[in-house]
Amino acid sequence: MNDNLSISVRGRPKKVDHQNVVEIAMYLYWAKGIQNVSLNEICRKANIAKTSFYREFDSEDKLMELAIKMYFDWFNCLLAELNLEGKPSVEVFGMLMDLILDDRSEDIPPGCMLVKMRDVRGEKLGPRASAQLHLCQKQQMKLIEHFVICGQQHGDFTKEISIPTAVAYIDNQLCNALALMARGEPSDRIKKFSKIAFSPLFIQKT
Amino acid sequence: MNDNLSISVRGRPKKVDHQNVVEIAMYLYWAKGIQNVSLNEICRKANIAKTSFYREFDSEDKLMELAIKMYFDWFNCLLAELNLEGKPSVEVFGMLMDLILDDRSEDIPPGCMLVKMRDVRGEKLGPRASAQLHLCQKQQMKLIEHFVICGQQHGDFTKEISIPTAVAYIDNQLCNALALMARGEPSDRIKKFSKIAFSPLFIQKT
DNA sequence: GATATTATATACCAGTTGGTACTTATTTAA
DNA sequence: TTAAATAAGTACCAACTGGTATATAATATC
Repeated sequence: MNDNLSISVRGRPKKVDHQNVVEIAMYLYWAKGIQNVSLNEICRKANIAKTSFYREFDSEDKLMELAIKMYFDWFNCLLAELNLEGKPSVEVFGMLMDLILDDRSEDIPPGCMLVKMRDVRGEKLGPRASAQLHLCQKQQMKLIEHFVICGQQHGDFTKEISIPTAVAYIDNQLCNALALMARGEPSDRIKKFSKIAFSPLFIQKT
Repeated sequence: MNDNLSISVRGRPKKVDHQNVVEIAMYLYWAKGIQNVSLNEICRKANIAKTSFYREFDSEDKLMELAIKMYFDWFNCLLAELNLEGKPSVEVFGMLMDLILDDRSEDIPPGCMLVKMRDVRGEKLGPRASAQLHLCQKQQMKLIEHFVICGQQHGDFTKEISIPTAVAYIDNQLCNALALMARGEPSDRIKKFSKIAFSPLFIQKT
């Protein structure tokens, strides 16, 4: 992009750090919920003038889109590190739950940014952010579907529930767990719940 | 109270209809979420001046408290009509779910006002509204606990899960269903989910 | 040094919010 | 008729929102 690499640009050098602003926005959206974060606050925290913001980003909507993307990429990195492929269903979804619920060592907000956004949607999200969020959700469902199908082939995932229903159910229960997390519920309690909620899905080998 | 019954009060007669204002507020909070309703809007919709509002109610917090109370009373009336006492567990919680999910004939907003408020809490709710909400939740849990105990005595509710956990789990799943409802999910889909989620709780008599 | 180019900073826009003085209207009692 | 009491209505407050017009500062090229 238009990084600081290109030293020989004509005008006054930039102060705003594109990535840094998106990061700050993401963190604020994540921690406080998108409804409770104003553009002014972001500019204040990022120490840039609003005019500089509008020069760098087209609109608030655009910033939200980028923040969502950044969050999703981060989450997928964590996911990839788990190496879930080939593991039994109980373990796969258990590890997914753990990833979501375990205390994040660094100063990372509780809950999931995307889940928090789901209940906002039309009210504050613009068209670009809305589309990006939709895309992320779709990809997430695809991933869950993959593991459901794998589980069925392995024989440790029930076939009494149709795949679309099972996928949607799992997605919903994950969202539910994240919502509880964001509400401050202790994670061991949430794990108890999810253990009950997931129990009808697995076939335990005796 | 200070109703229009007492004709011989000195000053200019009231225009504001206390109950009507609370009703309007309740409806708006319910339909749009408490975050997205301003006092100005309520006054506009109720066709009263803001000064008149502050004469009648102490604060926005007070109004919210009353709105929550009105909603909870309404919900308990519906609940009482169901006559759940003595019915088998599957039926009790099934009817509860139906009450929550079935299309409300009149122009009643989808979802549950209280559930929508849970995720707001400290951000917009004042101390009185917050306390009232807490009270309602407590009563709701008590009711669920009652039916769990009844079910265990009847022998059609599992004893493998501790009562507090079962109660909290059911409460959470009901909330979850309501959240889905508010998000616009079709009710038959939600019922499918709740059927799966509740299945580990019941002992089916063969 | 002059000029074109780019970014920043100040100050503002109209709109919203919850909340409040102050004026005005309408009633009853003296 | 006048005074007291009560309510409504107007107009405002400061603080905030997303967004912008305009002036200014800092750089590269000529």
